Amino acid sequence: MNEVRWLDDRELRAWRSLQFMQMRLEGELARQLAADSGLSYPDYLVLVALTDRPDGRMRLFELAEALGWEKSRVSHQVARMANRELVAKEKCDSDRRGAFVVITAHGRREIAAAAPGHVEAVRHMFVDRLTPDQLDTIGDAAEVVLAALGEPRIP
Amino acid sequence: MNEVRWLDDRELRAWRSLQFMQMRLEGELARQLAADSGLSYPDYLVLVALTDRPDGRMRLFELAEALGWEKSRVSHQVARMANRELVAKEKCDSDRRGAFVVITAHGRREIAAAAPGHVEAVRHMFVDRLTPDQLDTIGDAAEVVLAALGEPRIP
DNA sequence: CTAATATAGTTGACGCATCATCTATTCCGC
DNA sequence: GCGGAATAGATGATGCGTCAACTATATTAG
Repeated sequence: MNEVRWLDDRELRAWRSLQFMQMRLEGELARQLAADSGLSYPDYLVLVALTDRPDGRMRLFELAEALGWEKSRVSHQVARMANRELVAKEKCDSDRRGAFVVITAHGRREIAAAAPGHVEAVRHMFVDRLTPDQLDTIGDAAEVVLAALGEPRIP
Repeated sequence: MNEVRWLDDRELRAWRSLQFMQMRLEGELARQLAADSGLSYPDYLVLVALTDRPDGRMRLFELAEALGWEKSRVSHQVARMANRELVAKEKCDSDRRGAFVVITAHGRREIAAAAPGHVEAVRHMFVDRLTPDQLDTIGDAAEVVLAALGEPRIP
């Protein structure tokens, strides 16, 4: 049984400040969305994914993959959104286990109204605060970490 | 009313990959903690904050400040943890509105058992994947963003 | 073809996080 | 001192997210 390699100052600062930043950003974005529209942040992400498709329609498992969510989370979220008529569910003929989610006209109006304010907030709080080099380093680092997460443990 | 300045590729990649990474990391860390101990990630953070104090005791509002949580979140979390005897609540004599949270012996055993595995996971998934330069850039960027969040809107 | 297995999605329970609201106490200006 | 404002914390409702268990359909091995 080995010694624990605790984090040094540099490591701790990077880790803690990143965690803290992320918590604050998500909180502010959620608050801004709730104030300026009737959408939660998860609602927003689902509608963005759907509007990326020409027909505004996706299978639930595609949505799960696109957002990196668990299937059960998608199911619950879509059910809540369907109750509010932001999306509709449709049966799938080619695979009778499956279902489609389709954005409704109401959903399109909501996302169109919410998007500018959201992007502005992301700019104001995050993107415009950093240099292009910082943005690239962050993109690189995140992709490295994500690639490593795909690997099995014990490399 | 101005045009919306949408995000370009660099900005979108940094923002999306960071969001995605954070979601995956938090999920994995929570899963690892739940598997290797009886603690949730919020439990863990509270116990870490308490063990930073020599007497393992904090006012609720201090905990809120240290963790960047809302007071109501702290109140709910501490109540759940007190039910499980990870912490205890004590009245405060000098300010009769207030209360202390104190880590219990059981809480100390749990955090001592959970910490090595958690740190190991943070290393394996995040810290050890990045160069010192990347860690510094991330630390700098996060601090810039956090400082900006403190400012009032409309700069 | 059939049996085992894998995949798509649902459901209920539970912990987590926020909001709005509430009580109790302390602080501060006058 | 006193009255209003700020602060500490609790509480209930609601949406969010995970897990475990479940149904139903599709795929694949033999």
